[in-house]
Amino acid sequence: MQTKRGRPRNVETQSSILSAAYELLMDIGFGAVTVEKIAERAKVSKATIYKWWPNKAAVVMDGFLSAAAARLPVPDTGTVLQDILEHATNMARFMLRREGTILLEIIGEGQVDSALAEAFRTRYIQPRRQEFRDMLDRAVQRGELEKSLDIALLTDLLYGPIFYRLLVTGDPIDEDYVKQLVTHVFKGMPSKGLA
Amino acid sequence: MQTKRGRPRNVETQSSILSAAYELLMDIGFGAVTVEKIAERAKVSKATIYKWWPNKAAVVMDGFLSAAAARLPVPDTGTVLQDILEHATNMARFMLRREGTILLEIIGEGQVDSALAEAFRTRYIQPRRQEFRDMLDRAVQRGELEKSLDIALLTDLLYGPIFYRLLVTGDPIDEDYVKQLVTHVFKGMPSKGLA
Amino acid sequence: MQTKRGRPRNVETQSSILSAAYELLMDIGFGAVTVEKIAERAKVSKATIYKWWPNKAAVVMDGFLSAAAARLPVPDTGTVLQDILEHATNMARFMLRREGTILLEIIGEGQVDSALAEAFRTRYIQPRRQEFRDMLDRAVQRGELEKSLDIALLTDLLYGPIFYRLLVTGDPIDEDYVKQLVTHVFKGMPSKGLA
Amino acid sequence: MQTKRGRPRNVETQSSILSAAYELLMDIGFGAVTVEKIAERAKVSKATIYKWWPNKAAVVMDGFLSAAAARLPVPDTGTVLQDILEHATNMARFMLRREGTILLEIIGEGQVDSALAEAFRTRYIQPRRQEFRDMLDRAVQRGELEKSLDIALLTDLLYGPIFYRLLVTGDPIDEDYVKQLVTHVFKGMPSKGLA
DNA sequence: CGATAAGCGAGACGGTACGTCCAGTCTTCGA
DNA sequence: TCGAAGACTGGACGTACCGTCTCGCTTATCG
Repeated sequence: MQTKRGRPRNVETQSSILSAAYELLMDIGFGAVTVEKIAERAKVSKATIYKWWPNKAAVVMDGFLSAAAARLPVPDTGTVLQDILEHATNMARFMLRREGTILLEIIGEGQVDSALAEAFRTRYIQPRRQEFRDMLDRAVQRGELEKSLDIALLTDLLYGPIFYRLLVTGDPIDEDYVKQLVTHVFKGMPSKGLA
Repeated sequence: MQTKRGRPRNVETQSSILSAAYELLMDIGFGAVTVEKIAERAKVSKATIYKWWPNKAAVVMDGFLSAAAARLPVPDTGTVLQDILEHATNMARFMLRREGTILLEIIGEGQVDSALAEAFRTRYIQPRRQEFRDMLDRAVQRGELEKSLDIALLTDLLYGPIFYRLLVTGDPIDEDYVKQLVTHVFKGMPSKGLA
Repeated sequence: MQTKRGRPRNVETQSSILSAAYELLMDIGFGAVTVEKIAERAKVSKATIYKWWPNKAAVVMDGFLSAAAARLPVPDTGTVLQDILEHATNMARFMLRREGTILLEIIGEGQVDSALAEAFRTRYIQPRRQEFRDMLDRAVQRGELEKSLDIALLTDLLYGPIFYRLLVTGDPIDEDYVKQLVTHVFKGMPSKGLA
Repeated sequence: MQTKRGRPRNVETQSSILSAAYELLMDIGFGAVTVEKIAERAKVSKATIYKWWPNKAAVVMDGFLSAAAARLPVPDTGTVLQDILEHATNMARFMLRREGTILLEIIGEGQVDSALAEAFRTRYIQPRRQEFRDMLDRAVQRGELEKSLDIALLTDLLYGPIFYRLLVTGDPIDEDYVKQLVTHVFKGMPSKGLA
């Protein structure tokens, strides 16, 4: 068995690249970030970046995802509807902050870079949807919701309009809109304890 | 009133630029289109392109929009629900074709180029939404739908999930999904003659 | 015999082009003058300019030459040497002013545009040299200088170093230098009345 | 002490750029040389050229100067006057060849590009003048010329008229003219052994 | 007096080069 | 063997000007 030869990898290198990417993202936006700027800020060689990531989009996305800020708290008020509303409101609020804009830019880039899109879905979108599904599942287990619900569809109906406004129409999203949305989607739903 | 002075614009110039842009878009995709390539194919000077459009994205979008193909037939089956379903199915089908991909790429670019986003909304998104609203309005006038409906919200609920899947999750969209969506959104709706 | 048909040339047009060219020349320098700017300032169409001059350099040179400022007074002190000295000093002084710089730029452009060079020689250089020759001729007639002098060579010896410094070495030219020059060139010269 | 880091400059790159520039200069003349053409001929990226030179004029001048051809042999016949005459004749001959034309074009460009002018003076003009001065200095040391001579002025008197004719009047320069010039400038000069 | 011939302004257009910017790749040295 | 420094390619970007060209209008002279 062969021992590790040569100079060992500097653990800090990776993380300094990621934070540099994240900071730049926040400072100047996705479109203006360049690999060279990341390298410079991270005090790292461009080649090193390309050694670990296939292209610019990948590092930048990684940088973004590695910043914990991208995660939302999972509400647990005891009532599904309340949980859902709070969750949706949190998300909408988040999307309107700087981080949300970045998210949208990454999604935008994903329309042209399918590898990025794929990675972003696996690493960000799916986990977020899963959190939401888990919330609903818990409600089902608590008996607040019927088992027969098409959770995927409900998720689309909740997230869909929000992202649609953000990405496509540019219409504003305020708390009222979110409330309306949640009400409309979940109101007639076969559940117990919801008037 | 002032008559047109100066050498008149050669009508073919503009249109040949637009069709060149459109053809390239179809052939090689948004990301690979180049102003230089457009100029070459349209047998036009690059400078002429930049005289009428501020940047690549603008010409390309214009080229796309000017191709009539981007328009969907407005269904008129006599029943709202049927009309809606048909419309939504048409749209979904359209979005899965080459033209739809291009549309998504333009939306993607719009996340970084706000002028583009704005223009695209005004010239494409809003008219399309208007067509849909008109359809619902006609149903209201026919007495098929109640006046009290929040049409904007309903539109979001229909379009939203479709674009969400296309732009964000990448989940497939088939006729079943569209039917489910339409059913869910419009089923419990206060209307007459809908079971 | 055919009389002039058609609309007669507007005399002001020509001259406004020339003064516009001259003003621009003074304001922004030869390199920065463009036909479009001239047209704009002269409130004239670009095509009109190209109707009367073959290219940019030609108008600009014309503009410069038509401004009377480019002419030096011919001194007449009564003594050749004094006249020469004054003339040379005047010229040196002139060349160090804005107009001189322009002159140098035109000469510079002439290295690449032989039509310009030719025109400039005929219309500016030769007349100036002629003035100088005339001055010496008058001195010959007055008996101050010998007939046998090679006037062309003397002219080269006087003008040459000055233009050489201006165009080539960039060395400064002050009154002392000019005096030295004149002294050296004309001192040992077979003349009467010169110590 | 810091060793050179990073990938070392490919020596061939620089030199192939310079020779490409020189060849083009000879083939098509200063005005027609293009950075793109240089890049193409040198099989080098345009960006590489702009990395090492600020603009077209700079590369081209460098290309010219790096071609050893621009240097004249320093004559050493034993007699000053003879040396001077030979030197001046050499120079005049050189200036009438292709290389001379290029030199004039560079000087011309220098009228508008002062950085170029400055560089050209430092790297070409001054060294050439120094060679001439050295020649005269040697003559002074040999006792052929008096120490009191104003060498700078003499240089101007010799070079000046030649460049004046080349750059300004366009008058022809033949061996006779050069001989006349040398004779006139150096004839009455306080020297020993010159009739 | 109407036809005919310029003169001219406005401005579209082709063409060509400019200089800049970035993504990626590659090469060498030092740790 | 890792990684920093940094040279280099390739290719698009958007800009600037040149010179040419078409219009339509105006101003004259000629038949």
